[in-house]
Amino acid sequence: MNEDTTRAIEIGLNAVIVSVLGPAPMVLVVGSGAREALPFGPFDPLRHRTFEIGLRSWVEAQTALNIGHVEQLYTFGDRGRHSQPDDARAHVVSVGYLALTRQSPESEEALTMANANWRPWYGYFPWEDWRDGRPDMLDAFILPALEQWTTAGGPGPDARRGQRRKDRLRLSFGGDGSPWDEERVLERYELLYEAGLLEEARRDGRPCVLDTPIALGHPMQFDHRRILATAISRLRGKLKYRPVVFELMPPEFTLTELQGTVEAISGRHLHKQNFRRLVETAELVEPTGAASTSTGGRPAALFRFRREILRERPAPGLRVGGR
Amino acid sequence: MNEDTTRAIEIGLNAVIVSVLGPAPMVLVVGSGAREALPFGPFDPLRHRTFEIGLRSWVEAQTALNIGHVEQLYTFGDRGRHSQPDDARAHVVSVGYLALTRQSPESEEALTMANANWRPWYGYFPWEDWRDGRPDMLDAFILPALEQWTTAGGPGPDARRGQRRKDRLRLSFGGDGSPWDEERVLERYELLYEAGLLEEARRDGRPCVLDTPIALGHPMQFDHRRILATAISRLRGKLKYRPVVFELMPPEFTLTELQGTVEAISGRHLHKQNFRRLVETAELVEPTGAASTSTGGRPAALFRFRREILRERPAPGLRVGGR
DNA sequence: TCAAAAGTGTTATCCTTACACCCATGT
DNA sequence: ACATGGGTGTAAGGATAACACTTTTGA
Repeated sequence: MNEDTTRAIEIGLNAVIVSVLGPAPMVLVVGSGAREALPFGPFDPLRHRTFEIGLRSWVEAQTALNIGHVEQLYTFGDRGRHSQPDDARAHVVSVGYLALTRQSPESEEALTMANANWRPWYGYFPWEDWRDGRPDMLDAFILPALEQWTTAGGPGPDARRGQRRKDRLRLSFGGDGSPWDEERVLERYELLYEAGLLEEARRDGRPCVLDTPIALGHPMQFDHRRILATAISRLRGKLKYRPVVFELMPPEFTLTELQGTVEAISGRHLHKQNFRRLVETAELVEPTGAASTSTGGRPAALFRFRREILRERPAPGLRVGGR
Repeated sequence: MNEDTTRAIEIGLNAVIVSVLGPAPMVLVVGSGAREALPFGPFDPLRHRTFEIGLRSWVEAQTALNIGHVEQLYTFGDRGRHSQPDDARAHVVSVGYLALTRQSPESEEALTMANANWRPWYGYFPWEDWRDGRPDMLDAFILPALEQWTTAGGPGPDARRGQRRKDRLRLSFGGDGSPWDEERVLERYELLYEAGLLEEARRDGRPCVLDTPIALGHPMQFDHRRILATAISRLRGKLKYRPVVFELMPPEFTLTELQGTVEAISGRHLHKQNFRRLVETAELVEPTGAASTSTGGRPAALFRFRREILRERPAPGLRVGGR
């Protein structure tokens, strides 16, 4: 129980690097087409004392991005599931990280050199964007296919399994009294994977419930879309109790821009007045005095993040409600 | 950015195995005295497909415990800080796990064989137990020593550092308008470590602010007390949105026993009526019909966990309030 | 003057917190 | 009868969610 013999394994760091551009939350990917993957870097314990230092080191060297908030997501040691069956990297353990940043013109060249690109994250998870209401694809494709998955096998010995699937479906995708919870991105992804509705599932040799297979959203290499799902879940949750949005904002911004960024991440439309009151009573921002050159209507007052709040309040986040 | 070269490292799994006995939350440790450590097991990717399977395998084999809920805490890759300076295991990455279980007479023998023992976790964190009110040691030793730490260096160039320390102190230990947040176990531990008030800090060669050094709480080997702090933080938080308490309860229990377990973990005293209403409106339990042979007063009704709730509600936890 | 976006005041509702009191049993 | 712990009803306060309306600019 206290022995020290362990087997040699390799450690890799996967980074979900997020920024928001206008209304689109973006993630940095390398490669293109069906070969898109999250940026990946080795961890060398001799050169870097901690994972986070190692991560910052190679990310900043290769992308010229200024990484703000960084947090560990999860460590994946899976063989088999969510990876190629005969994966040469089977003994690579990957530690997933979430990093928040802002796009800067200076980093453009470095990104091109590294064959890295910003991609809207809802390209990978189109069913997660509820800003313009419930996505049509849910009722048109996803839910029917998942219903079919819960009843596959029919009555008899498979009935209990079907009931469990129905329960999981209701909890993760809502309906039947259960609400849609925007934080359950990972659970929804895993359900879709198990039902064989994702390209990753087909690739891993899993059966599909449908006669004419559909592949939802843009796929990624290895289990990277799952790591991205983990990151979105975590970020959507964290928004509510830590002021992490500001890592994605420029130094000065209007309240509408701030709301737009929160909406981009949470995938929900927010109630304007309530959002403003929330920001105000939380004392998260202060006016700079200046106003933005209006983009159409009345000019908006500019605000900046009140860093002092970090020292004043215990959990300063934006517990955004609905609509 | 997409290269595959990684350095060979070893992976170990550290388990924080928790149970509650009467009013005492317990953690399983191996060794004794200043050499106490968390149970540790190697991860062999050839034998086990995932970390969790590997963990369950060696824990159940060696302790004969039935492990219920298991969750990954954090992956530590640190060299230096929080570990021996010339640590022979410098290239061991340890993945921390939290596991919940109940003590069973059958596992006693296996535990003895493995030199493992249940220890009350507040022995390692005496300042975290607020069930009988604010612990005296906070005002008697801890806060004065930490105040001194914030002013060490006096005015001048060290003043800004002192201000940052003051802010961290207020946020993690409360006071000055900030409340005590029982979930900030890890932050408090790290502050005490940095101030040199823990045996682990002395061992790592860190200076102490006090002339007569004090060492708070019982120490552990390596950075294991830090991992335990992570586990307590996580568990105290999780209690509020997932019905994990029941993993620590026998199949039938009284509401007072349930409250006692929640109090043991959260380290707070709870308001009886409100706790009961909370449990009732959350529909987390159902009466068995039987009553316990009273331990003094009126016999208490026995309840069991309503497993169905897992399928009914999205986030069935006990969002316990104060007092 | 009209479109477009900024910005505000007020109310209904629920959830949290706290109060104080009654009940059933063993000694 | 009384000590001990089990069990309950109800009201005050605060946070949340929703309502509709006014203001300032550019075209």
